[in-house]
Amino acid sequence: MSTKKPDAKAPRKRLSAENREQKILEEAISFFAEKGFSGQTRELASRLGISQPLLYRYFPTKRDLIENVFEEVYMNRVNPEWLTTITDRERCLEDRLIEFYRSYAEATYRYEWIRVYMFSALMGEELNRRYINLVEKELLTPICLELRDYCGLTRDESITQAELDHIWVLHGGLFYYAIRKHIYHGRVSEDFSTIVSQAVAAMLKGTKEISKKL
Amino acid sequence: MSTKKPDAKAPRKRLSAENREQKILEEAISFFAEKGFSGQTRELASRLGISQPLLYRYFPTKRDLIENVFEEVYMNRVNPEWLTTITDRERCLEDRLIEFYRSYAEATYRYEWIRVYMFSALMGEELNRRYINLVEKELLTPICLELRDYCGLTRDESITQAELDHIWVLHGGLFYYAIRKHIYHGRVSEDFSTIVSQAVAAMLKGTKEISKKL
DNA sequence: GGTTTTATTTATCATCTGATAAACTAGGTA
DNA sequence: TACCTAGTTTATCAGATGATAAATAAAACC
Repeated sequence: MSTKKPDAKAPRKRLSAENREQKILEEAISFFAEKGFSGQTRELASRLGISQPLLYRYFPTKRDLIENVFEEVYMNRVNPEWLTTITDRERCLEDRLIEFYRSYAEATYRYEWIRVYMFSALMGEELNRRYINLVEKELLTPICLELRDYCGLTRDESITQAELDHIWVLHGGLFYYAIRKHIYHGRVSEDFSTIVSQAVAAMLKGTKEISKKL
Repeated sequence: MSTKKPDAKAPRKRLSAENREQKILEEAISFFAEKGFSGQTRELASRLGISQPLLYRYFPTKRDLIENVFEEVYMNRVNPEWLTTITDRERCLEDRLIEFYRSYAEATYRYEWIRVYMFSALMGEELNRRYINLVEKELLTPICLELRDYCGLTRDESITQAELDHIWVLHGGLFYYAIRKHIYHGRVSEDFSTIVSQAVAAMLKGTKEISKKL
């Protein structure tokens, strides 16, 4: 079933360097997402229907290939529109957050992304920590500021770690949906939109409620 | 720095089979938690200050050792008191959930546990899925039932996936704290207790609020 | 059509890695 | 003290694995 030759004679195809590199990278993402980065070059080559040394023509080392996978997965993942959505005070915060999380999920809650992300995090990759800092600075801190406004607070101090941690519970809770789906392979409802609406609505109303006491 | 002999002559120690096996298992948990299960037996042995073949006297194969790590980490982790706490209607639900999550976190939000858990999940280990099912059945479903009561709903139908998914957002959101701490190595506030109180309080009040509309 | 270019393969290396067998020795026992 | 048991090490194997060099052949060029 998975033999390289559907026919006795494999009509060996040649691709341009550019196309081949592209194909290798694509398959590498899918392969490493499934197997982790200790997956072997021979198996990757076999999936591509090419010989193992050919990989080394396009990527000098395995680590090199892996770093290209990281780049492909991590880069261009922070959509500048998200900040616009979050901070648009013409709309109510609930709608903004719902729209943001639906869009964020569409961009990142994918099998390849989630798994490469988690594998790289477990490896202690620097890129992962940079991404976390980016999320905290560019997305969660703005959300915290909007949340203060929503709760009627008018502090001038900068956002505290405690405030960030509170919004991380929502952020992580939604992200956990993707973990359950793509890493645990557990039962999840297909209707993620509704999960977002309810989680966001509950968080906002609940947070406003408890902020009265402070 | 990492030479096996602090002195020229290593005063080779002998332990009873029982003690040695125990030591190996302990170090294996710590080692695999850090490196993942593709970590090599030679390095593990080196950390233990023993020769690599000695591992095989106590654990016939590497897979065998790994399965013992799983067992040690996954087993006896579901405290029957948790269900008691959750379902004790003498107390208000907020207090119950706060107590439960503090206790749950103490038992599972540990470096070794979190990382072994995530590595095994990424490997697609059966044990992981069984654990998830256990959590859903023994903890989250009861919480959902209490939540219905809290919101003044008196349905008789069994808990829906949507209800589970809603409580998974809280559960996962809190778990994500441990992921941020032990996998991302990100900044987290040390005061997890407060995070729990606020997240639980906000979830309850918010959920009650939105349940009115349904 | 013949020549050049370059994508691709075959053959192979050096090292790593899980695992085995035999030799060794610390500590208990007669 | 001599012996025996069993915990431990040394030596080693076989297959896996990242990587390299030379050979091959499909496409491009003149």
